[in-house]
Amino acid sequence: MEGGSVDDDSRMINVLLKDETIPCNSEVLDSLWVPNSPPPFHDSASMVNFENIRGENNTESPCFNTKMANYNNEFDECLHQPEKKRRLGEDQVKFLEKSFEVENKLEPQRKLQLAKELGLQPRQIAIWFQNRRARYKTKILEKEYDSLKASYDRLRANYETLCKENEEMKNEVNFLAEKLFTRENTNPCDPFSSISDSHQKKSNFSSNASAKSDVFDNSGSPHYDYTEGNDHTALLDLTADSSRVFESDCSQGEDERLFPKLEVESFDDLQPNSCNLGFLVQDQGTWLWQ
DNA sequence: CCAGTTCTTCCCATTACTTCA
DNA sequence: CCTGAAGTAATGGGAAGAACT
Repeated sequence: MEGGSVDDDSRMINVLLKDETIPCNSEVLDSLWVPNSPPPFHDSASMVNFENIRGENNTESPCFNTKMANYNNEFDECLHQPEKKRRLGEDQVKFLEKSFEVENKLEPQRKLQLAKELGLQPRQIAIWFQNRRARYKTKILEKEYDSLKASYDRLRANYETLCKENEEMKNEVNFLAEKLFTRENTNPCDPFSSISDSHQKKSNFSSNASAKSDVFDNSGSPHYDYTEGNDHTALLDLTADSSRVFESDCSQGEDERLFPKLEVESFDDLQPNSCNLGFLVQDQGTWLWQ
């Protein structure tokens, strides 16, 4: 426990001070200092900032005598009052910060030296470094959190984009499957009536009649309203059935008359892109819904 | 050499106090 | 002047490792 180390710190500093001649009765002041006891002096900058009041230069300062008088008046009171915390002085903190930048761990020798230079107790130096390490760690954690959050946000945006893309791919598969369905139910001898028949027949197949009627517009080119909802369950049935389109009674020649080069344009020429990912539509039908 | 004890330092959670808006 | 929030010095407990017996 650190309570023990406080005693040791005091012991150590006393040992050190015995070996060195420090003016102004610093030994007495230090030996008077007992942990948890009221500090002998209160300074606006520091709770036990002996350096500020006992330094050789300070004794020469005009304020010193006044200060000392006040301190003497308060001394007895202090001995009987609970300890009051004092913030470290600006210069002390600056000095400690510099020292912390060099090395954030504190060897005993360095602790004593800092304590001596700043006129603080070694215990205070140790505590300051401990708290400083804690603050540093908190800052690092905050930075890491911000970084992780930014990373998460990017991933999430990416994920949403992919979801959108996926939805578009589903719609495309829907569209192509429907085209197959249409072909399956087309009468090769009367292509135009067949198309309208197929529209009626498949009214139970998909969800949106308007979308179906739009498969072939006036220009005869297929198009599909991607914004409309689609019945994926029906699509599953459709994709299963769609394989039969190639077993149709219709001859190949008739097919070509109706949908010239349809297979080439619709399947074989599908280039790998963000929507089909390079897979054949047949394959997509199996993996897309898994 | 090993086991037990003591010492020292660290981290962590918390408290106590100061400062400031 | 009072008050709450934020910042920080200080405390206490536990863990780990080194030194000692």
